[in-house]
Amino acid sequence: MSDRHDTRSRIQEIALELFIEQGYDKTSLREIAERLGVTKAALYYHFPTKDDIVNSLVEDRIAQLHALTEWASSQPRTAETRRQVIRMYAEELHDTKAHQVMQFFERNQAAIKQMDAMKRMRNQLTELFDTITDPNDALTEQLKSSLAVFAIHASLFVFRNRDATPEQQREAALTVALELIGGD
Amino acid sequence: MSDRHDTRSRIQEIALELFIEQGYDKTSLREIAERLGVTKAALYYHFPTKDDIVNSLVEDRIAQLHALTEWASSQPRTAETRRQVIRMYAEELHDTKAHQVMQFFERNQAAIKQMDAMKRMRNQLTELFDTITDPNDALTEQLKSSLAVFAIHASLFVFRNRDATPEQQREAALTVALELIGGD
DNA sequence: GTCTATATAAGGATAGAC
DNA sequence: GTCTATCCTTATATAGAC
Repeated sequence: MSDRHDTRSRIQEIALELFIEQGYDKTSLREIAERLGVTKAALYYHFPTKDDIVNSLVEDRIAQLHALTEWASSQPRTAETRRQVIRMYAEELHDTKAHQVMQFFERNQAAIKQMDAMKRMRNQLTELFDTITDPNDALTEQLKSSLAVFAIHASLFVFRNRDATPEQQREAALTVALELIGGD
Repeated sequence: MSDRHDTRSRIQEIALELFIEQGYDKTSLREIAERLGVTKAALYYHFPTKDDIVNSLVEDRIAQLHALTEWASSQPRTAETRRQVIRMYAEELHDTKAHQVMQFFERNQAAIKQMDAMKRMRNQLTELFDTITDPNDALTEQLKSSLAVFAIHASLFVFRNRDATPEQQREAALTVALELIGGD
């Protein structure tokens, strides 16, 4: 297990934060280096290019989604399996890092469209979606399955300025998501 | 009524397209000018800064959302009003330009976060949301109201690679949205 | 593993002629 | 309304010392 505060990890942390707040393109390596207290050149020891920082960020999340997809595929295609996938997906998003990575993707779609990391993330999400949707279902049912996942994400920004606690928000999101996925 | 193909309008068209495909920051004024067949300097006659292109793009859409919000506010706060707002919102998104502008916002959230256009769009969307949600409702109901709007947007990318026609997709999205807004 | 120094390119923006 | 020419700033990335 590597030290969580070695330089490489801290570059990832700082970069992710800035990419979310200011956007990928507006965040320069100089700025990342400054926050870290090193020079630009030091970054290049850890990452060959700026894009590689993104690639490294996405690795864990892709692997996590891949594992969830594999599990779903190994289960019988029942309503209960779909419900379980939603529960696990929501559970994973409690983790700050996973949550941040998804936010990064949401907010920088156009900026990273051409990058390899984006293609891989897209493919992985499509695969996961395919485990909880049935091509033979009505379009409305297919859309609802996708919205179930959106519901989990949406809870993160829909409830701004509300006095509900994060736990209540998550619970509401999960309730709605399970309702959308159907099969109760 | 101004000529739809004067230079100013064409700058807006080309810029919007490129901003969606490559991202706001990765699209240079040189590139826009080249596609248009003029020089960079010519653009500065029509728009003082790059940001102003975005501002101009957003004007129409903000006004449209503002009008919808005003209408909603003038109606009784009933379920039928909410349903009608969703229908009108969906109807507006059939228009290519409105659709493109929303796509631009979705894909460039981080890139334009600090810009005035983003703040105004956010505020306007919040105001509209407030007309179809009730703070006294359960969190789940509030979330569903928001998801109703998402459903309209989602239909644009959820149904990739399906053999449903755009009309069928729109119809399915509207059905789901109306279901989510409730009050039937 | 981090530094200084620098190469190289591209960006947004302006001045002033036509 | 569009051009040429140019300014100024910043960016990614590299070379080579320590």
